[in-house]
Amino acid sequence: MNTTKPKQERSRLSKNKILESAIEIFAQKGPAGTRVDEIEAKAGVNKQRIYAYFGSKDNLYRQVLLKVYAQATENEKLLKLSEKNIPEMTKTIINSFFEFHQQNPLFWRLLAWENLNGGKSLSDDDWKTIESNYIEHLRELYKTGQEKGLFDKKILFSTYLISIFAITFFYYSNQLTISNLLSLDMEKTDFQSRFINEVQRLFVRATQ
Amino acid sequence: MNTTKPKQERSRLSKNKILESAIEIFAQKGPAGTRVDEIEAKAGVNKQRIYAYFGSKDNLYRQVLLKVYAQATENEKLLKLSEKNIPEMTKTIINSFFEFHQQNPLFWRLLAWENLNGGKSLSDDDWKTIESNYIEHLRELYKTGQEKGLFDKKILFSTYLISIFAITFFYYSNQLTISNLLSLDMEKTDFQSRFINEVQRLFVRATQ
DNA sequence: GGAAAAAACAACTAAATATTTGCATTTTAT
DNA sequence: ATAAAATGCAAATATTTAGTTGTTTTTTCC
Repeated sequence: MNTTKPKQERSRLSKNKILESAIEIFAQKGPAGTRVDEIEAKAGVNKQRIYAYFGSKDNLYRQVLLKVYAQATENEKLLKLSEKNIPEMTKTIINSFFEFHQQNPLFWRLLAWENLNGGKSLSDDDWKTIESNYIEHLRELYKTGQEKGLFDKKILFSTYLISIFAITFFYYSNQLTISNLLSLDMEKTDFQSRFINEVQRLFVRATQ
Repeated sequence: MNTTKPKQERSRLSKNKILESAIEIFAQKGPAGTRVDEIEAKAGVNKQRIYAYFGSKDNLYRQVLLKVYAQATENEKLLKLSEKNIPEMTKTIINSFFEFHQQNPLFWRLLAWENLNGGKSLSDDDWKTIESNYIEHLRELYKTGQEKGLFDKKILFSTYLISIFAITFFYYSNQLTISNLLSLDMEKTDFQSRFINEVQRLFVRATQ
């Protein structure tokens, strides 16, 4: 694999096209199901380029995860929240997560593949480079909220956050099976917005 | 593939050993990652038997899903709930789901693979054979609870149930990535029992 | 315009893997 | 005990697929 700095802008573009195509295909088919030839076709480059820039299919997958995780751990809107927003912060978080999944429909898939893979695709060092900008900020706000009596003191921040993660993630990740099981259409925006509202209501009442 | 009734009990046993082994390996590696040779080795039968009894790897996977889904949609404890149990039913459901995942650690994996696969492994007819015994029962109880003023009338049963499904499923399915992200050990029974308690508290307060 | 870099083309290698086949052996039901 | 059924054994086939290689063409930048 070529690790030296590229001398031409063009190579950066090709590398990027490969990575973008890889994100889509890995998300769709998973690491085991993905064919390098398919990435080649989608990226419109020669297979040789993939090996020149990424070395192996495994490393390409790793780069895909690093890129997508990095995107997911940024969140302008949540970072902007301040003490005065504590009363409505639960609603804001829930909205923000639903919105994120809507705008990044591949995210839950990549995360799901990775959990199934036992997380072996990323090293400990890789994980260290993935640091969430917003989580510690929310933790502080939650703590302040608890001190002010706005949040239930008996519910840990981690319980609170994991639960919201869970519901927003699951709504997309298990839509197919749940729709079948409960005979309803979770894709409908009607259903979805009602669901979001009720989840907000549920959490607001539960934690205050 | 041989579809006629077996003439000897032995064949039923072999078929079962294959299916049980297949459940574990498909859950672990997923449909694309599973090797027929590995099932052969684990079941301790000849590969020929797999093709004789199941025809193809794809159909074997289908049979795995049908069996596991059928197991999951039975729940004695929840079916036994009656009107007088409505006040504590939320706690019972949450406990029951956590317990199920603990006792069936492969379940979330098979479900996750299947959602990622777009559910294409099962036909509509297959889905018709999978009917949940307990869901309609819970729906009735929830409705009665709402009428009696024990549950929030503004929260749909589907929202309530999906949310509980979500949290219990996610706790296991995303344990790895969340533990890394929030720097905590979700496998510890201490953490887990505290989490369960707080989720119960959260839902009880939220819905009543 | 020309050298260096980037990329395409196209065929190839090597390994993995689903599926098949023919035959020998063991087990079971009657 | 014996024929039928079930299974084991072992090799073969055919396909898929990650990764490679040598050569030619195109693009970029000075």
